[in-house]
Amino acid sequence: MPDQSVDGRLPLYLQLRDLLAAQIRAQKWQPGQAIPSEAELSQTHQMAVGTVRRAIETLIAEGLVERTHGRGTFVRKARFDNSLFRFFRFESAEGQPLAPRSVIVGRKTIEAPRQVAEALHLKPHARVIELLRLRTVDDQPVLAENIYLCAQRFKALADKAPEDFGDLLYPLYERECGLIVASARETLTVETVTAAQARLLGLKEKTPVVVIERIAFGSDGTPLEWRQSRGAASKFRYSAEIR
Amino acid sequence: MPDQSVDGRLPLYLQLRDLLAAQIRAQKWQPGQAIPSEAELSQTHQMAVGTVRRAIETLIAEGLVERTHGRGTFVRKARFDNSLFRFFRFESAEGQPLAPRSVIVGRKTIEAPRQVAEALHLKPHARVIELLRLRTVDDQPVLAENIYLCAQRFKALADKAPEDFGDLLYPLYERECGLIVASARETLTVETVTAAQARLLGLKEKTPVVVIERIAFGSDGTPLEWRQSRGAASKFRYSAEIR
DNA sequence: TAGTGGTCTAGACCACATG
DNA sequence: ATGTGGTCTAGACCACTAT
Repeated sequence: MPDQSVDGRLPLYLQLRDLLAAQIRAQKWQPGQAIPSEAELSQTHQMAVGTVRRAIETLIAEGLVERTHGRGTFVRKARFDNSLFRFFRFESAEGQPLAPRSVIVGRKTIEAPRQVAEALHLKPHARVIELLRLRTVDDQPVLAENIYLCAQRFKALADKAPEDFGDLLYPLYERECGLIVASARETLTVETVTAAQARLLGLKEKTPVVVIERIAFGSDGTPLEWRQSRGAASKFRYSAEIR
Repeated sequence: MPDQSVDGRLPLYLQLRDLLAAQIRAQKWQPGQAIPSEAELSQTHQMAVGTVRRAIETLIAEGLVERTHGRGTFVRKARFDNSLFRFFRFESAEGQPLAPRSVIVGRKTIEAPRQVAEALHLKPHARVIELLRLRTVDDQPVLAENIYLCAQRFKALADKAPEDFGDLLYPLYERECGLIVASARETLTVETVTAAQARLLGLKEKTPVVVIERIAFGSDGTPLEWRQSRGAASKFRYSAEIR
């Protein structure tokens, strides 16, 4: 009986890619665990190892697995919470990167604003948890964040004490709600800071801030979290290669 | 006699990649022209077609060539002048992208500022051409640019009438100076506009602007041009995927 | 030493683009 | 019809990691 979720008209290596991707999303192997070896997969799926290799190379390009030469092929852990900081430069005088800390400064359950409902694919009046969070480096406030989560899916967070959330939210989502953030899309813009945010960040009024708007997606592609992060534009730096 | 510029200790496919990359940089084939077919390369270099494929796939990943199924493998044309506008959103009310126009508003030959000399790998007191350029969309000024070029290499531009430069500089560099821009590195920051720039761009003083600092490299990797472009931060928008 | 991925070969056959 | 790249096979041998 042919496997569901796999299109038989596709090339073999893509069929295997889709199958493995589905199994990874279904948590058949935990992040960090090894998937079967090339030889094993070529046997169980009745295809040449070269074809298996190609499927796995595709998965690597998509960031789902990692390979190490004599060791094996492993499901990649999604751990990119700090990647936000690639847009800002926060380092000690010696150029050492500094570890950011987080404090939750507000939490309430509200009706989803239109923009949030759209981004999270929620019904117009669905309820969401709003978190206000301040991120600090070296005890200096550097980023103010507004975070929105579907109240239904994240109801474990409505009760838990915010002091126990820790510095990183994505591990918390996984621990408390069983939701794993696998990818995200960010959009950067610039605006001038509001009075409330200026107070939080210790900035003068009308200072320009960079706004990073992020939608975080689960491993099945559903939007889980919407957040806006604001930081002083003077601290902002981003580099890109083009060709 | 073994080929220079290729390391015999590397895997075969990487040796071929290096060889082809060197030949492309040396303009053995013009941009847009086809390189030899897989079969031909496998014959002339005495290796299996699978190995040739792998070399070419690497070149594709690096952006040096493009392939189309039944047609062949072609040297990629570097035509990314407009890519600067990927950081800004300039479109008509209907969402149509608008074609930018350029005006050279200043040109002089000066001693290279320290930062420019460093970026272009010039001696501390080398002379450079400084161009001031205004880019407009729909007759509205949107970007003010300071452009620096090594006076020696670009001396054809010191005399030519700036009205004849046209809207795009990189084709001009190629036509007048035989220099081809193949890649670039950009760094984005935010600052408040100076009085002179505010006048040029039609902005109020102290408006926040996004600064795009670009070093453009030739096909052999030498830095050719250094430029700073400034545009109103309110028009700035940039998106990125992360995982 | 056993098991893994990394390189390489020498084919076959298919799908696409062009004259 | 010809020539191109795209898929797939079934091996061989090498290099790295672990025990």
